[in-house]
Amino acid sequence: MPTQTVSDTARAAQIFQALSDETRLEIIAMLESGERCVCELQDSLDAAQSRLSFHLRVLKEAGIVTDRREGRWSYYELNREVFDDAEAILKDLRPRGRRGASRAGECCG
Amino acid sequence: MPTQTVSDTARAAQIFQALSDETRLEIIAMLESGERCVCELQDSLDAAQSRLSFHLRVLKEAGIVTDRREGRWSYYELNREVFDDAEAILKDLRPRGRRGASRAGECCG
DNA sequence: TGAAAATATCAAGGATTTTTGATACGTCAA
DNA sequence: TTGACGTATCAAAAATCCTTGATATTTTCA
Repeated sequence: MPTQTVSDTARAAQIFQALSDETRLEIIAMLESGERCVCELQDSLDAAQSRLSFHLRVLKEAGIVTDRREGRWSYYELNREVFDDAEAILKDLRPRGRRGASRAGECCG
Repeated sequence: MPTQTVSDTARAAQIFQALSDETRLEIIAMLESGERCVCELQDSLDAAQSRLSFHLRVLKEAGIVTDRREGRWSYYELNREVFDDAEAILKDLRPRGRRGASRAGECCG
């Protein structure tokens, strides 16, 4: 079995936290159609360079993007796997069974 | 057309932000099988009462749970719709087209 | 009526995240 | 080589989020 460094819950929280910022969601939107270099992102988003760099790092640390350096340019790309993970996590959080399955009366009696 | 109070991006960020905390994810896990009263949540999670109350409020404000009062008890329940929304948002963020569609060379020329 | 229970709210403090401006680093081209 | 460029990193300030303990509110029960 794989060593479980962080709990599934912690991993889920990390992914959602990375997705919880508007600037980062905009970055993701720009990467949807493929790899982009930082300078392009900078042009479209009007974000200070270090700010953009910060958000790209958050995304990278959460595994949402990968990066690649080519000469003096850096290219960022979405990591498909993490989207599968996120979808699975969401499915897991989803309410099960019939709507409004009441537990009233089973507690605090 | 509906008045768009907040952008879709802002709404997405709000949902993900609500999901970005381990305590809240645990609360959601406990609600998966149906409605629960606050006292039950409090027993299972070992969270101070006001802490639990705070997190329930965040979840409620993000539309992830609904609440219902009955006598002196409050019951919280997951809101299915928001999970559909979240799934749709994720689908939207997902990378499109073929893997590694490179844009290298199209910028920074 | 009065006390106790269940929950919400509030204010203060601590912790974490985000922004900003400065600086450092590798790469390229003159 | 030297200088400009693209990007990352750092430190400090600002903003936001979370926790804690105190208090308020509503409801129930003796």
